[in-house]
Amino acid sequence: MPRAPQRSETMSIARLAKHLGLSEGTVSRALNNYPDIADKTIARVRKAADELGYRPSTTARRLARGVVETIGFVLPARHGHQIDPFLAEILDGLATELALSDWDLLVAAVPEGHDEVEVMDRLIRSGKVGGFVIARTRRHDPRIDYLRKSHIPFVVQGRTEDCDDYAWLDIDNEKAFVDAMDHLVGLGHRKIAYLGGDPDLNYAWQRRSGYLSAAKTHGCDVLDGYLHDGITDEMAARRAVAELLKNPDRPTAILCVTDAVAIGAIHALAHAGITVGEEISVIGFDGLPMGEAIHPGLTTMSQASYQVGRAVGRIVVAQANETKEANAPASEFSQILWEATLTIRGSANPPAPKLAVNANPAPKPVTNANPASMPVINAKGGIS
Amino acid sequence: MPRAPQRSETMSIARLAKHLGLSEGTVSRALNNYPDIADKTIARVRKAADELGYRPSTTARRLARGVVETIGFVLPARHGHQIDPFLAEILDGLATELALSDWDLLVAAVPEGHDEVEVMDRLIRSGKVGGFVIARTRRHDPRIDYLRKSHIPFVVQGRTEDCDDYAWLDIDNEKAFVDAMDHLVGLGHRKIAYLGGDPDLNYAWQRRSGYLSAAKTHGCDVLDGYLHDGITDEMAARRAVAELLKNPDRPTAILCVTDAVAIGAIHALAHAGITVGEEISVIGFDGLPMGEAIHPGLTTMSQASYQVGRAVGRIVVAQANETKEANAPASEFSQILWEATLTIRGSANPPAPKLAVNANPAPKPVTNANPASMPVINAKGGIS
DNA sequence: ACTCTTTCCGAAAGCGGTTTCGGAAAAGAA
DNA sequence: TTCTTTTCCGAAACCGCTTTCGGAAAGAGT
Repeated sequence: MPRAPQRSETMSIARLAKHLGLSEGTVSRALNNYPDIADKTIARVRKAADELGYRPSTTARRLARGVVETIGFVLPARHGHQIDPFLAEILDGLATELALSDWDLLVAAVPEGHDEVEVMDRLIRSGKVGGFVIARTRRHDPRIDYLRKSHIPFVVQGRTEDCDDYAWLDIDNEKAFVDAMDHLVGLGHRKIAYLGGDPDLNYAWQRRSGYLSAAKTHGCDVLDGYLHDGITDEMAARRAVAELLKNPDRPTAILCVTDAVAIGAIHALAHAGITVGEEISVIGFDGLPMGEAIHPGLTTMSQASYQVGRAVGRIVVAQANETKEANAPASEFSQILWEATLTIRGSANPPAPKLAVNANPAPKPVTNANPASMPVINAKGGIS
Repeated sequence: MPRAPQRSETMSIARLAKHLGLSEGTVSRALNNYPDIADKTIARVRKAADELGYRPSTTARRLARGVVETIGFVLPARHGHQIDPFLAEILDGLATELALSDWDLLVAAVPEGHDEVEVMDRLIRSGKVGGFVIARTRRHDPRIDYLRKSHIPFVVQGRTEDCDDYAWLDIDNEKAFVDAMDHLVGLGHRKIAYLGGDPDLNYAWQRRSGYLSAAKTHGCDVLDGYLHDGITDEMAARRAVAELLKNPDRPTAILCVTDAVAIGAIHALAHAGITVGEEISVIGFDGLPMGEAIHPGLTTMSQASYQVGRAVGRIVVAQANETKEANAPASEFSQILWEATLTIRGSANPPAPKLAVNANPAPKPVTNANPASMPVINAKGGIS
């Protein structure tokens, strides 16, 4: 007769049952609050379980119940850079939210030579996860194509171009950049350049659109050489700034797709001997703490990434539960849009007067504003 | 007769076996390369498994094998601040390394009102993890006390005071701060102050020790008011700097326990109208990208956090495998010390000459150095 | 042709839980 | 007291995979 592999003497339901003089089934039902177990029995079982430090093996439970209360998160392959702080925050929020619902968070990296969809597929097929959260969406994202077919609950931080048949939570990037433009125009700027990111990434595309549409609204021409795409690192930012400075119609303000790019730009400007916040204004996006550390402080559109993570966690668990109850894929999806808020620091101010004589200085630049407040728009879903 | 809960029609070994006209046992052994299965059968099974997209359920496999190839990582409760970038990097490295060994990474947060040990205990008792990685060690760390008793493989990023009976990988913080002091002294500084962190955290303590011992070696008196502990945020850094500036024996250099503190200090100095890198030098520790973004660039001791994460991942998997083979807790532990490297930027230079007249300026400050190189010391373990 | 090995696969017992079903004991009704 | 209901618990069948064991078929030796 086959013998099971020797296993460390951990507390099992069998031992607990024997200890109590009950059957395993009864113990299990007691611990799961079945109505057909006497209250005092439940109490007795609970007590013993507590005392003996018993926790049901999630492995066995999963096998028996056929559900996996784990959501997966695949880290984007690092482009050599360090991990995106925005992602780290999301992860943190996600983890805390899942902890509250007693779900687990499985974080996976993409090994060299594989792609994200492959990794996700393995995770699903091997039954390691029961849901997904994905971030950093591309305008058209293969991961979402895959997940749509997989019948597994998932929530997207960000959107794709066609985004009506899945759950997402996004920052209103377009509006944020319209707001940023409004701010600059309000300060008196007309010649505003844009340093954009990889236009395949949806957020970059949306921000770009915001810039362009606001420029149109305000009648600010996007002059030749004002629009740069594909600025993904400091070096690219420097090169772009160099070009802008050579432009016969030098812009008075630069709007940047991210804080990282903005900081690169500020750097480049400083090297060129240009006083940021006076001769040229700069605005970023993210609200990274770094923006506070530099001089002048970076005026930026802040997003509450940790809260984004938490919300996304709540949504994915909710969706998984619905799916389970209805025993069918969800048909309604919560789709939520949050606004970014303008954090005003020193890097954006009214344009310098044309005349070199600094006779009447511009209104005193604001130095710091409260970055904490975070108005929230709940588009559809019931989740705040 | 009881009926199992309806389950989505996923490919199981039973279906695969039926499809092949083989028994489940045979299929299982074929897929696991048992020697008693004919080669051509193995090939046949493999092929069918591939074609049908079969992946064994890790849940069932875990239950049968009694091993959990998942390591847990508990995020330190956020003190309201954003997540430590150093940790994010470690996590990234850890995830990639685990992916290579086909292990999983379970990231858990600590819900309000609970502590880390509690969370770890639940993870172990419920069989969710088969190993742990912990970071941000305190001088005396309850997590390690707990893990020592738990007979579960674990690796520590950092150390505690008594650290000879478990595996760890640490940066040589003490030496790093001795090096930093050497550098400052080499530049001509004698009056060097120190802004330290929470001395309960082991790294902070070690760095503090490095500072003190180097000060002694070089005969730099640690004057009254030069040593500040518990500087954990920007505000504290500002206050400490304010005090230092009031000191009748104003220091010519400030050594800071982290880059974050250093940046706070630089800020405070700038506000006080003091030129960092000329009137006062500042050195940090971490090598955060932020240090490059500010002006002047932050001279700092860099650590390769991503690589730390990878190494720690390799170690924990290795240890888990040994434990499994030997069927006993490990008796030898890899204990590895890495060195931080000095990254020279503009914030630390020779002290300004005593006379206020800036007749003969100090040697031209270095602006930037290559932060990439990372010498590594392998203390004991076989892992590079 | 007849043992003696080898080679290769099927049978079956777990792993540690959950859930359905049936039935004994206790409680309520007549 | 006896017949119904309820209340409460035990028995047993899974969940999907692994692993031991035994034995049939095939190959080897003489």
